[in-house]
Amino acid sequence: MRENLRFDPVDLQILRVLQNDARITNRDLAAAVGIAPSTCLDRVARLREGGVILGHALRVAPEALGRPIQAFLSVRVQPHRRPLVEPLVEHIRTRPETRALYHLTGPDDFLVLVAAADVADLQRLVLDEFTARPEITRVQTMLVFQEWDGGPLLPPG
Amino acid sequence: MRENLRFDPVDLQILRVLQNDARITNRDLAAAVGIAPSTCLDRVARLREGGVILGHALRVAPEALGRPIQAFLSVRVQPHRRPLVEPLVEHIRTRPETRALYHLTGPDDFLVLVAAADVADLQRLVLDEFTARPEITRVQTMLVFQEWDGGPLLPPG
DNA sequence: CGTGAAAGTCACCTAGT
DNA sequence: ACTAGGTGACTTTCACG
Repeated sequence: MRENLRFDPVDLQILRVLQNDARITNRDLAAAVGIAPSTCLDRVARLREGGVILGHALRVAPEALGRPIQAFLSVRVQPHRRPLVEPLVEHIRTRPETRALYHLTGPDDFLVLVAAADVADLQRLVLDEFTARPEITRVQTMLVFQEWDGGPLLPPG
Repeated sequence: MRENLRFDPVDLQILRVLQNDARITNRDLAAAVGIAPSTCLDRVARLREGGVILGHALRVAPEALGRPIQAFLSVRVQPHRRPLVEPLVEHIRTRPETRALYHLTGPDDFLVLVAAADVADLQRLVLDEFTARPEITRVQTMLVFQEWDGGPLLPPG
């Protein structure tokens, strides 16, 4: 990842289109941004090498997979030291329900997005995998009613 | 999206491999899960039609795009009624800093993941786009130290 | 940095078993 | 489900402005 902080209008357009549909073919992408396919391939490779494009992720529907209940768990850890935190992070990351994990500033230390099969499954997860651990002093559970994605992420200015 | 709640071990393997690398070719995917390419194409199409696979998303690095500061904003809205909430959701979703938005149960109503250029940009966002709105009664800002993805999302059991 | 053409690979469809 | 064949589209490379 180099310090690629130069983006011309073509780069921005590529990022916009690709974030809207990552499965677009290079041909169509080139046509959409108004350059030749080979040039476009080069641009995208450059964005990839530059660390701007990290990869492609599959968007799956948790409810179609039998995990219709999503929740954020706000977790407080004490004492908040490396020897305790690092195994905890690994433990949380490897739960099959965990979708994302964030280390935060604020009253609580971690925020975990989980997808559970039902409310009983969520309760089991909280009780057995979180509050049962001695270093976790508090877990606040917030159910997700609905989620939205933001628009394409672009450079500021 | 039909009620596709039957997944055999091959489906699970496909979901695992695809979530690990969504850009894999159908040939390689077929080889990885041990079936013929034509069969594999059919399986993936079925998962797509069944609403399990929603699409492909580009993974971008906010810091490489000049937005190195990420934060969660926990937002309380009062009164919490549709005529106020729906325009607010649209306003938040269309901010260029917004990466994701969640409507939650709990003391606060919304959680917003944002990516800002610097701390001053974050302050401007909070003050001008959030607390300035009369229906927002409280915004709690939590900086993101670090984030991790969970493993591949699979059916429970 | 951009283009156009050429070569190899792949997705995709259709049958047959 | 797999195999096989066939077509068109696609990625990728390269020599050249």
